[in-house]
Amino acid sequence: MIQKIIHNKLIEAIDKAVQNGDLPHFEGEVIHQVSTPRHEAHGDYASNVAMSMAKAFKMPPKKTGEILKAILSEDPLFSRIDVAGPGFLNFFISDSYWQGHLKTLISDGDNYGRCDIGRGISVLLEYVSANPTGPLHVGHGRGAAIGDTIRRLLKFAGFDVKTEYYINDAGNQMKMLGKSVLIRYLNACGRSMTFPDGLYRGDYIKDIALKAQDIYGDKFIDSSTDDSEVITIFSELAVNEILEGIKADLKGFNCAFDNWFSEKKGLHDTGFINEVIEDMQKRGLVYEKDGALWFRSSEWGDEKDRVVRRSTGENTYFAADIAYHIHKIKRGYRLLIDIWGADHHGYVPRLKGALSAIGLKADSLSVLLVQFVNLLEDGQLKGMSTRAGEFITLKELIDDVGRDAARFMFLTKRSDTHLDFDLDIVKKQGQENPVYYVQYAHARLSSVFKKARERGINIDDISPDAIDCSLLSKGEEIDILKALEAFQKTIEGAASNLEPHNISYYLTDLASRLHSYYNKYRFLTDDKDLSFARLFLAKGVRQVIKNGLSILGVSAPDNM
RNA sequence: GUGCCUGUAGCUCAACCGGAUAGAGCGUCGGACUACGAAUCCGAAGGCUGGGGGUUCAAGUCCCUCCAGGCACGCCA
Repeated sequence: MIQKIIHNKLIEAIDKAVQNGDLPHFEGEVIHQVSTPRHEAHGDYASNVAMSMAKAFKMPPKKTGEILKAILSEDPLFSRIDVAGPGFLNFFISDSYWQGHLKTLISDGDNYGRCDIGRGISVLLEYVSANPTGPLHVGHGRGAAIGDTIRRLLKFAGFDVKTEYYINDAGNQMKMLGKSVLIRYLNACGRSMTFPDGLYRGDYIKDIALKAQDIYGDKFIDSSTDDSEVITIFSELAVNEILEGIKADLKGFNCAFDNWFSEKKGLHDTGFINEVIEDMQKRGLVYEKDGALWFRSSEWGDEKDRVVRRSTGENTYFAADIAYHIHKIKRGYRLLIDIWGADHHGYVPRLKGALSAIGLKADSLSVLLVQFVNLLEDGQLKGMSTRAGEFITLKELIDDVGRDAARFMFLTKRSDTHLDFDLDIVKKQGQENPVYYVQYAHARLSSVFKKARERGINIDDISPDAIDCSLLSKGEEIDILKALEAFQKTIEGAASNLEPHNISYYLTDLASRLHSYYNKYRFLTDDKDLSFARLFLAKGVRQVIKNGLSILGVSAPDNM
């Protein structure tokens, strides 16, 4: 990557200057950044080394800059170096570097942009994990798109990633779910029942009730709505039905999961939660008060202490959550990433506190909070309450706007900002959605290659050695080559900061350069060598768009 | 009341962990198809980065303080 090359050359130049006596000996590391300036006049890259090291060198930044410039100017990598502004070193890279990089890109192909910042570290990425009490809605879709993209991104960046869905199939909500279905079932059997507040009243409950009727006939027609055994039967049926739907929806949204972890089977039935609580007792991390067991979370960064076992003897959800994360670590994962709805943000300090208390490193868990989606229709805010049954499901959304458009839409915003998803705009102006803009660039290039083949040129049959990339010397061509090189940095940045939206922005920018170029120049010209070179450039662009879209889980069509 | 997130062009959002003159898309206005796909391109207008203070060579970015919106504050899950 070019930034690293510049960095290394700068370090060498400083060493050389110190040896020459032009710069004084100094203690410590060279601290600086190689950044890309906003303005072209400031070069391709800039370093602030002369300013950040001004104290160490005991020298005005401009003077340091001139010394380093004199040394580095001999290097053919740079076509020009300026000392500018308060002391920036502005580097202008020779065209030949960019032109040469295109061949690297093409030979890397689908692997172009891969890096190894993950160094094979095992990561467990948990995402969606919506309660199995109803179908996934639009809000879950955002978490799903972000989570799955992070999965692809981290794999691309060298992490060993597994994904998991945590099924909250224990606790009070299961009773409520079972009861909701039971009442609808009794209704369907002809008994007139009132439907109490607080239960799940969506239409999908009625569908499950009909299914129950298919299976059991009127076997439970005389059941009381307080019969816990019957409620359990109905809740298990409901969870299975709902979970099947969730799995199908996620698959249809291109989201892959390696494991579906049942809270009930994995933590409760095995007694693992109790083991964890006992362990915490042994370590003196919990105490008894008012008949309940409290974790000393206030000593670990939380506002106050929290109950892990109620006076009734039941474990809290918090206890299950602690146990679950310990379970993940025990399975051998070094890094845990959770993607949560932002409404759970209050849980982050207490869960991290619990893990620290047990002796895990604080940074072994990172929680990515995804803010709510405001769904707008006819300019009106639509509610998304599962309980009230008023929501647009993820499936409906995908059927409406398409998988690619929905995913891309979710991935154009930073996850911690509120997102307005205006159905009217996405539906009506579907063709102006940025995803089409990027996909169109891909399809257009595929079309160019098809045209070229009709004229007897198959770019894949031509050896890269036969292509003279120095013919790509127009300003727009160099700019595109630079953008292609920057893909690597984009991937690294997006992966290390867990910010997949940067890839969407990058792709939109690259597509924009391509479209602009396309309208101004021709790939197929009368000059054979020039045509080859430009087709090679086109091939590079198409490859990067394809690689980028593939990380977003969006298709790269050859025609549309 | 306490804590967390957010506040950037008319709207939706960027800005590479502090860099130089804050950028895109949509929308508005005006242009470009007898040549590789007009789902495209070119141009114009649009800003005291919510207000005020501070930190330093340098602040949309860090600190303090107000203002506004969202969310969370249970022996619920």
